[in-house]
Order: sequence, then C-alpha cells, then structure tokens
Amino acid sequence: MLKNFIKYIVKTGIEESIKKNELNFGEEYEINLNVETPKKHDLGDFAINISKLSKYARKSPVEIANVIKNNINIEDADVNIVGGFINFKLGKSYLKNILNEIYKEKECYIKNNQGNGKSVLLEYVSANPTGPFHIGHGRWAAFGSALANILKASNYKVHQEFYINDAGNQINNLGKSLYVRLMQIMGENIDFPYDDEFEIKNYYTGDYLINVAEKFLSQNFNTANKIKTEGLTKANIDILSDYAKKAMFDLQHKTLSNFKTYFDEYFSECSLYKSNEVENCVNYLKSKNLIYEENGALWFKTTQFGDEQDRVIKKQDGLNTYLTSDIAYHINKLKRGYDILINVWGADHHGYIPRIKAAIEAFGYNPNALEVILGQLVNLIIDGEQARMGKRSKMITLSDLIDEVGVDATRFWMLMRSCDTTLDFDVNLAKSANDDNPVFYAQYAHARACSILRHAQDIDDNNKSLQKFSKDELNSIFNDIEHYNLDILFDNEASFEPIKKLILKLEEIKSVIYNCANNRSVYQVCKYLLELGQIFHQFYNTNRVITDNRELTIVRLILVNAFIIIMNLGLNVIGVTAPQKM
RNA sequence: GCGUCCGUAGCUCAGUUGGAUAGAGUGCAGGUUUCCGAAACCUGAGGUCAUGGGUUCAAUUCCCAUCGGACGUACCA
Repeated sequence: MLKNFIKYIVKTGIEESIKKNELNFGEEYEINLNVETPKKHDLGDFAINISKLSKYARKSPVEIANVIKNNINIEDADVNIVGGFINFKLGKSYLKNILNEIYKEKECYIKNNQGNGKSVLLEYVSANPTGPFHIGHGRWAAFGSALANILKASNYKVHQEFYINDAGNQINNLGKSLYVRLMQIMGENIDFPYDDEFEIKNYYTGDYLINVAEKFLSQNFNTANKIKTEGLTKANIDILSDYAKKAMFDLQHKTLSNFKTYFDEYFSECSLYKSNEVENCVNYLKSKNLIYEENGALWFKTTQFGDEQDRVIKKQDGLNTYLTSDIAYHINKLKRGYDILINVWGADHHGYIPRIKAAIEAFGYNPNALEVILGQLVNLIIDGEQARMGKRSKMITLSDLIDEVGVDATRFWMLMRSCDTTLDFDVNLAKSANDDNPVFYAQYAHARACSILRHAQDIDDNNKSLQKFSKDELNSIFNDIEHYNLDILFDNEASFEPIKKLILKLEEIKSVIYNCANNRSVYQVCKYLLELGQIFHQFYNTNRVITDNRELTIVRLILVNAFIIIMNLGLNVIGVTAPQKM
C-alpha cells in the first residue's frame, strides 16, 4: 500500500534524525503517524502531519518537519513542508508500478494479510423461521455477506453461519397459526382471536401462511382431515409446527440466495437440544456453582461477570429461556476452535451482550473472542410515513422489495450507511429510483468503460485514420502490458493530473479494504466506488481514449481496463453486479 | 431513572481516530456534445458542526452537563 510506504519513509526519516541528534524527543514519545490525502491535491498526493511531535521535541512543527525532510530518502517524489505537514507528490514511476501490479495480481490485487489466517465465525441474520424476512433482515444479510468478502480478502478464514431459532414458544405459535389457516381453507368457521389483545400476540396472522396451509392440504390430505376431526392436540400442533417451520425456512433460504447471501452452515437450535448440549451446559454451570434457584426458577449468576442482574435460565414452567440455548450455541462455536466470533445483531439486542460474554467467561474462554456488531434498525418509510415492521401484520417483505427495486440497488442502499446510524429506507423513493440511485452511477462508469473497449473493436471502417483492434489483439495487450511504453500516458501535460488522480484512486482500494476489515465495516467500500466512478467520469471527459495515435490509444486502453478490473473487484465485494451494458 | 447509538448545508450523509479555508450526493441557478454512452462533466450560491462549559499550541472529533430523536432495560424470542 502506498500509504504504508509513505509512513515507512517518514518513520525512517525520523529515526535517522534522532540518530544524528538533530531531533530529541526526550525519554518517552509515541509516533503515531497518520497518512492522509490532502483535500486540495495541489498540496500533494499524500501528507503526514507531524505537529504532534512538537509536544516531545521542544521545537515548532515547521522546524521538525524540515529536519525530517532533510533525512528523508525517497526517489521520484517531491517533498515539501507546509505548516506541520510533510507533503509528497509522487512521480510517474509509482503510477506505472500501480498499473503493472494491477495486471499482475488481478483479483488478488485487493488482498492483504491483516487476518494472518485467523479463523472467524461470522454469524448474521439468524431469524426465527416463522415468516418471511422483513427489510431489516436485508440490512444484515447484505452487511454480513459483504463483510465476509472483505475479511476473506484480508486473509481471515471466514465461516458464515445462520442460526435457526427453531425451538421455543414461537414455533408452537406458528403451528397454531397454521391450524387456523388450514381450518379456514377447509371451510371451518374459525379465525384468529383478534378481540383478545394478549392472546392475538401468540399468532402469526400474516397472509403468507395461507399458501403454506394450501400446500399442506394438497400434500397431506388425510392428515389434514384427521387434524380437522381431532382438533388442536399437542401432537397435531407438532405436526403443523414442523411443517410450517420447514416451509418458512425454505422461503427464507430462497430469499437469501436471491439476495446473493450464501451461508456455509445453517445451525439449528433444536440440534443443541438433541445432542444434550444445552443440558450439559447447564450442568457445567451448576458444577461451577453459578446457578441458583429462586421463585421456582433457575438463575445464572451473570452479575459475577459484570452483568447488571442475574438472568433466568429455566423458567417456573420448567422450560428453558432463549438465553440457555444461546449459551450452548456460543460454547459450541468456541469448541469448534474459532479464533474470533463475530455476531451481527440488531441494536435491540445490545442488553444481551453481557450475558453471553458472562457465559463465555464462565466456561473459561476469553470473552473478547466475541465481537458483536450492533447495527441500528431500518426505518421503513411508506408514502412519507414511518411504518412499523412486524411479522404479524401486513408488511413489505424483503423479497417484495427486491422484486421492486432490484438486488443491486437494494444491496447498495443497505450498505451505503454505517451500521451505527438508523437507515431510512424510503420505499417509494427506492422503487422510483432510476437515475437517482447512487449504485447506477458506479455501474454506469463501469458500463461506459466497457463500451470504450467495445468501440475499440468496432471502429467504423470508413474512418481510415483509426484502426480497429481485434479481440485477440486487446487480450494480448492486456496480458502483457510490460511490452508497452506506459510513459506515453503521462507525456501530455494537460491530461497528466486526471490520469494520475485515477491511477492513485485505483490503488486506494487496497487501503479501503484493509480499513474496512479492521473496523468491521462496509460502507466505505460504497463510498469509495462512487468516488472511483466520479474520477473515471472526469478522466473520460478530459481524455479521449481512442485516437489516431495508436501507441497512445493502447496505453489509455490499458488504463481503462485497469479501471474495469478494480471497479469489478469492488462491486463484487459488496455483491453488486458490474454490468457491461445498461 | 439507567444503558447503547445518533444530532454536521433545504434533504440524505462523509469527515481518514485531535490538525491545512468543515466535504460529497441530491435539490436550486448557470454552462459544456460535428468525435469512445449527456444515466456524464464544469461553475456558483447554501454552515453558529444541537446548546453551554472543560481539556491544549489546535476540538466537528476527547471529557462533563443540558436539549432533541431511535432502541433497549422480560421467567419473549
């Protein structure tokens, strides 16, 4: 990365100055150099602010900067001092190197070794199999799958996992709800208890169970009749629950793959009960004296590990809470040997973190192994008004949204903002968005670049001053760019700046990926791609690629294709397509 | 009450971990095409960085208080 290179240059300059006794920072000092790109690029391509050092060396920032500058050893670059800033303007050799590297490394160009092969279990979405996804789930699906790509590019071994909450009360409720739908289509006069404001909360009244009921009836006609005569027995609820949760899981799975979100594993909560892992965990905690009984319930002493109050692990009615199996789940993850557990949770779960960390600690693991990314929720705006989301009422589902807006636009929109801010998803705006949608801007730049390559192969024969490139010819140019003199790219004074800007921007993708992996964030990639697109458009407007100067045309085609490579990689990371035509 | 996140241009948001004259997009006003895609580019107007203190050479950034918003504070999942 160029930024690291600049940092290294300055650092060695500082060390040299100290060695020569030209700078003295006293006993304790800290060098925390930060490479930035000046907003006004005539100042330089990169800058480092060394003002902080004046605290340690009793000298003015300008003096220090000048001393360091004199001890800096860098080729083909202008170094100048403004205030406490050391500014660098890089020469053509750096630009040529960037292009050569892009062509040499291709899809590996964005890789870095931050993770050093560490294994990560990345858990996200993890919904109840009780209904279709709502828009909020889409945010985590897009985020998790994009973060997985970023981490993989940074040499983490990533295992993507979806935890299916297929145990517990809500599954019973799902079965009961399916019963109502089934009886309705079988002609019974029955409906949800809409009048009882408490009881109605135990039902899923959305339309989506009607289809499931119809399918059940056609596939299990005899069973359905049996249920009709026997009524809502425990055994019948189990049959219906089981059927419904499978149907809901299939529905969710289909939506996820439409949304380009693929998991390595779907982990069932039920399986933790079947394998006795839940019971074993409780017994282990008992053996450690971390469980006590009060008011007929079992409590886990999470306060011993910093939680504000102890938590119930087995209710009065003898059933486990959600926490109990979740403890078993996290211990299971750790036993599988992952170095890092990353959970993507909605902000409404934040109070839950200390409990899980308490459990991890109680089992002798390091609680810091668990990183929770708390994402703020999505506000759905319909007709200018905020709509409440819920599985139990009429809603816009994620797959409705994808159908309306498209996968690319939905993903980009979801990823554009930091997880820390609540996302307003204006459905009307997103639906109507064509030119307004930022994703098209980046995609258009890509399509435009591709059309230049097409045009190079399809020049009008009447135009004798221009010579066509065959497809093979283009490929051989791109496969062996070292045969061509890239210096020609920089000969023209007027076009130098836009070209330099574009090439430096291409290189920037490396630090963007690195920083995103480090911060566990995604939105900077979107921001970067928009900026990259803009700089390409600027280049396009100031530099004609296909000209009667064949040598110049070739090197500019090389640059255009480098842009295509990087834009492709970037869009790929966030799961958005890079169209050749729009 | 307590906890988490947020408050920056009319609107939607950045702000590189405390530094250069606070930046983009959109909207508004104007301009650019005999030639590779005008879904683009260029120029301009638009700001008390919620408010008040504090820390220091320097605060949109860190600390405290206040105001405003979202979410949470279950023997639900």
